[in-house]
Amino acid sequence: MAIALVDCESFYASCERVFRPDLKNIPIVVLSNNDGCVIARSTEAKKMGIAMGVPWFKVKDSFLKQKGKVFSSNFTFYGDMSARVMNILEGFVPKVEIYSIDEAFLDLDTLRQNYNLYDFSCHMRILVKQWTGIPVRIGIAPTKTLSKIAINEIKRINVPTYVLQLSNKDQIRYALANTPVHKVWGVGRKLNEHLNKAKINTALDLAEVSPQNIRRKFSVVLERTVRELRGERCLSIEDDVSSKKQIVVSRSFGERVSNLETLKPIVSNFAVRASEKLRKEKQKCSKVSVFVRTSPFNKNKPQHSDLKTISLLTPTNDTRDILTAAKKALVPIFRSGYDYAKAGILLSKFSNEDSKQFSLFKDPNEPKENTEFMKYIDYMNAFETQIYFASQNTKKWSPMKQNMTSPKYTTNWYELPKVN
DNA sequence: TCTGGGGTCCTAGGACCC
DNA sequence: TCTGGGGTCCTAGGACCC
Repeated sequence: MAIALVDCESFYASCERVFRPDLKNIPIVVLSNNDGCVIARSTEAKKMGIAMGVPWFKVKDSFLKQKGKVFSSNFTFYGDMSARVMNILEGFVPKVEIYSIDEAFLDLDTLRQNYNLYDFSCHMRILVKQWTGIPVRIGIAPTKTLSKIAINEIKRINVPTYVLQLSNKDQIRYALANTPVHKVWGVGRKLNEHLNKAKINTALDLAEVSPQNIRRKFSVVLERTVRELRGERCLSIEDDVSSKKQIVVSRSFGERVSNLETLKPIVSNFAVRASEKLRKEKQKCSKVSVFVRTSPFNKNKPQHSDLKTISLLTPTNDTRDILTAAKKALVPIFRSGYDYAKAGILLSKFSNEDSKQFSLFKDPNEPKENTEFMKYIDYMNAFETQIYFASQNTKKWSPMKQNMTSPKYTTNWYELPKVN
């Protein structure tokens, strides 16, 4: 019984390095939208003490002074590199759960019995590196939660170890004893506080509490974690790509927005983008929510945040319906006199695109949905946006700052790497 | 001056039913 | 004066994840 967790090392930073061999051994950080926070650091940058999620302006000067290299995020590129890595893994193991852009769980039970899992994983690691340039670590253990522990151990041991297998009780016990409880998968800030109060400080402490007690004092979620730490499999590998349950498009603004007329086209852009995603998922939604908020960091300015949800009479994925609903939700939550820093749209309550639910009370003035029409628009906009809705802001997608993006090396003809 | 974006799951409590 | 009990469904919000 074994699960492997494949984890790409400093994924975004490693991607940036693939086509820039000159950046070998150079500290790299990748920033969030608006170049706001540090969201990825190379090993060298971590050693410099750059924390995950730290605001860029706080570390900028010292990082650049030490010859660090900085990038704005280039998700098109990272997404493509991720797909390449996952593809290779799927070639090795029949059952793979792509858990995030840089992590995948592999069900090693689907392999032949006589495989040596450690050697097999080393082999996989070498080929992923050779074929994509991305370094990965692999943790092998009886459950998902323990495979996460294995990855943490690889990071903690801090000698060039890339594959770690936790198979017998002693190895597992040793690893658990070395893991602080807040590093356990599923234990966040709040739970950590409560657990510490109960004198549970390491993963081993947590594993030794009876699951029934944990369920009574905390929750079923944490009970599952405890069982998983004890080697009992509670979380299975989900390799069927189940459809999404909600779609969110939201952004912080590069400059604060304080009037409704500026905000409307921005929210319209979010709505258009969210509708595209929804059609790509082959789903329809019957709830459209819009939210706005000021900056929570700006303590001396008045704060406001609100969300409004519009329920639709019939499910839709027509951009025009969603635009109408978005406007209906935005107007009542907007208040003048506030400097808004972020807004977004959230689509939910999905149903299958093919099923039709008619409403007895459908407003005859509601725009008629027209799937063919939307298909043409999607087709024409596939390569580059050419058709806009009147309420959109066509100049800029959203008022966002981003100045240090690398080329889309692998997905755009005009940005392919050049060899001189 | 400057602080990300996109998800999932669970639970408590309200509305409603008989 | 005294005003039930048991159930379902939905939603908002919290906690967590990368």
